[in-house]
Amino acid sequence: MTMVKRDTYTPESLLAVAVEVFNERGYDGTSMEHLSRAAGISKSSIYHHVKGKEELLRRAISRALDGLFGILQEPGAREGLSIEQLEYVARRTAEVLMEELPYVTLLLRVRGNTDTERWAMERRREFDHQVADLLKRAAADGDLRADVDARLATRLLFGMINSIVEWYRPGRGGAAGVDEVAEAVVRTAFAGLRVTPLEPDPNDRS
Amino acid sequence: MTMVKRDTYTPESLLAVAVEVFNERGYDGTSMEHLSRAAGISKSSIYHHVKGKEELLRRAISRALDGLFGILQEPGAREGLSIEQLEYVARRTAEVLMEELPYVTLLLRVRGNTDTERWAMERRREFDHQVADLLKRAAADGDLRADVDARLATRLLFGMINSIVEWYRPGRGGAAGVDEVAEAVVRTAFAGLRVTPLEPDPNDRS
DNA sequence: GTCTATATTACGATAGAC
DNA sequence: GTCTATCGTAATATAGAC
Repeated sequence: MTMVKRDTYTPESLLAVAVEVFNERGYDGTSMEHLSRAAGISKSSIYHHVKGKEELLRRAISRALDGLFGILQEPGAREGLSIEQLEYVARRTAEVLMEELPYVTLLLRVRGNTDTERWAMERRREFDHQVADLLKRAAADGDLRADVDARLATRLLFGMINSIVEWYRPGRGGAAGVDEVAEAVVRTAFAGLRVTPLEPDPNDRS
Repeated sequence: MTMVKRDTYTPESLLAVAVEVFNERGYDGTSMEHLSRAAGISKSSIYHHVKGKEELLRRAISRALDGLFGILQEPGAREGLSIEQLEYVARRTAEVLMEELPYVTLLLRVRGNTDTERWAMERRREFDHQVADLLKRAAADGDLRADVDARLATRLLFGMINSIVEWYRPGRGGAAGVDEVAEAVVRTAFAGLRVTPLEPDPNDRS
């Protein structure tokens, strides 16, 4: 059972504050002093909850990676045609990115200066490779247009999806919601990538 | 006339070294010590050429912005149909991004912690706005699909283009060159965005 | 133009009282 | 759990010799 809201920090609630600051100032640009001011407690109090700055980064990135790898375990990513699996993974990646926005944002921005950052980059590459394999299978099925390289197409697809973190902000009244953005991404990307059935494509050479 | 290659640094040649390090470690993660090691001279020698770390950032970002705003002055961005201007700007942006890769990469990653960074972000927003206006005119002409919001489409288009900096590396033997990547980007993005003549679109509601 | 040496400040992290 | 005080290190930048 969760306890009633406390006026003191847990590692989790402190993490939420820290990740916001990390994303605003950059991880390297954020000092413990910045974190303490944002959290409203002293620097040394932070060390009571976490071992240091890098632990906050590791926890945040773990959460993002769990969300992303979880997608690959879902039925929609494992059943049906490869092209359908690929579309499913693309849509779900966009959704998870928006649902876990600050955590995934941080993951996408790490540079590789510490062990934690290098671990994050490696895990992220694993995810990318698994999606690239999915795209290759869809290409082998003949369900993707043949005039754009599969490797390049993967990069452009995920470049488009990942760029959502640069502008999407939740809870904006008039702006687009998660579903609308995810739908627009899949529609925009796949109408360009997919050869059937969205386009009759009279020039099909296969 | 340019002099023969010198064994000493100019602000320009030093800039090339610094930008590489900035992109590898992040601007905030790069110390003057890192720069001095990469350049092969001492810290204090760097201060002989530039006023400080931030001047290197400002010079690099200026170069990137000059390249981008230069596109908007080219005839292809000012003549013909709006949709053609938009395609032209998209292709040229991808090209400039690859030709000036390290400088544009740095521009796309600034966070806003210093005056220079905030200036960079503002100038970048100006560029984005001018392109967004172009896209709105193309939409008003009826040359873009109506089921994706113009603002959202701009973001996805440039998200895809900007993501090139995450993986493109020049001079790789087997990999794609500037022309091939730029062509793939335009093809992928616009086959999804454009409603004519690639798709008859039987559901057109206009 | 480049160097060594150093001033000065900021940072991550700890000690120990309450 | 939070605080003040502080340690040791690494950062930006300058002084002055060669």
